[in-house]
Amino acid sequence: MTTMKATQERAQAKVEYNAFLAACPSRRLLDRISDKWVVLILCALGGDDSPRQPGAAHADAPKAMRYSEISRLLAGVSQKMLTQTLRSLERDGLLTRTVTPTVPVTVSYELTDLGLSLHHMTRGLRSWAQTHMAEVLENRENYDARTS
Amino acid sequence: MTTMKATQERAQAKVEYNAFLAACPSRRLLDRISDKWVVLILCALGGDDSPRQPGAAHADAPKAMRYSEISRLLAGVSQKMLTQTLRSLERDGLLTRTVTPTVPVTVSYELTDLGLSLHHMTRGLRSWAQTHMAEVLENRENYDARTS
DNA sequence: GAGAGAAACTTCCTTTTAGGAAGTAGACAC
DNA sequence: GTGTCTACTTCCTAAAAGGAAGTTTCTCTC
Repeated sequence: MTTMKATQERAQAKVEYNAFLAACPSRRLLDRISDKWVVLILCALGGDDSPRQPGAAHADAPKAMRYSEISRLLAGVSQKMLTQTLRSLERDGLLTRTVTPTVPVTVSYELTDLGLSLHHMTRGLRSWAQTHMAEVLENRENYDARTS
Repeated sequence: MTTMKATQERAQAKVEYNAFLAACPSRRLLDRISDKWVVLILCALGGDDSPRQPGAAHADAPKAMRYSEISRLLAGVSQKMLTQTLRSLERDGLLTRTVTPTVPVTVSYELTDLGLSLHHMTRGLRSWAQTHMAEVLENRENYDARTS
């Protein structure tokens, strides 16, 4: 009972915010992009999985990949999540899904121009992670040592 | 029983991958970065919350913010998640947490240089979202119309 | 001096989400 | 006709997120 007013204000703010959120799709789109499987799939389809020097000029091959190829490359992903994420990316127009009726059906995925433009951003994230990883790990150790 | 071998291979691959994953912190770091609250907090502390023209030269003010300010700005976040995310960002050395023993204790958060460098990347994501939002929404509508 | 109030958290409980394992289709190879 | 392949779907359990209330320590009011 002590924080009645504060709680009420918080609830009020939430209602206002929810309305704002519903009206602000860019926030929601940002939520969708900030998903680890989305970023990893974009990296995979963008075509650089081996650690490469950032800044080096290399072709951004928007290579098409099969379902099983992606699955193998991002081996940590469950089939369910992979399918789910690929579908939502297709829905958003970031990649195309092509079914070839071969012996066992073949499905290939390829980045669209839109997907490729996003890939450029996520590739920045990726190279940031590679560049600053050591620093972050050191910070973590220091922090843990301080607080243990 | 039909997919015994395939399942075994998958399990095998998973074991190998998990070892790889444990040994490859950049993948894990990428997972951490690809978190919606991380991105939003970085945007907040970077100091541009109003929609601004991307590309316009404006100061990247790494302004310090209080807990309650951030909470208000990202009103959708629960207090628990905010505290949790801020702690982990502090642990990673992306921001500093300063406690000032005023009347009710005041805690302020500020991006470090490392955090600021990541902020530049996430700001790119943000502006991408704002730029291409309309296109994505259109794609979604088309997709839903096609598959309904 | 009893009570309210404020900031920044915790704690507890519920709901949503992700992950893992197994099942499905349909054509072919043996 | 049993096994195998790809690209899924379904089901169930485990982990994470969300919401609401409680906690602490001080100070100001009446």
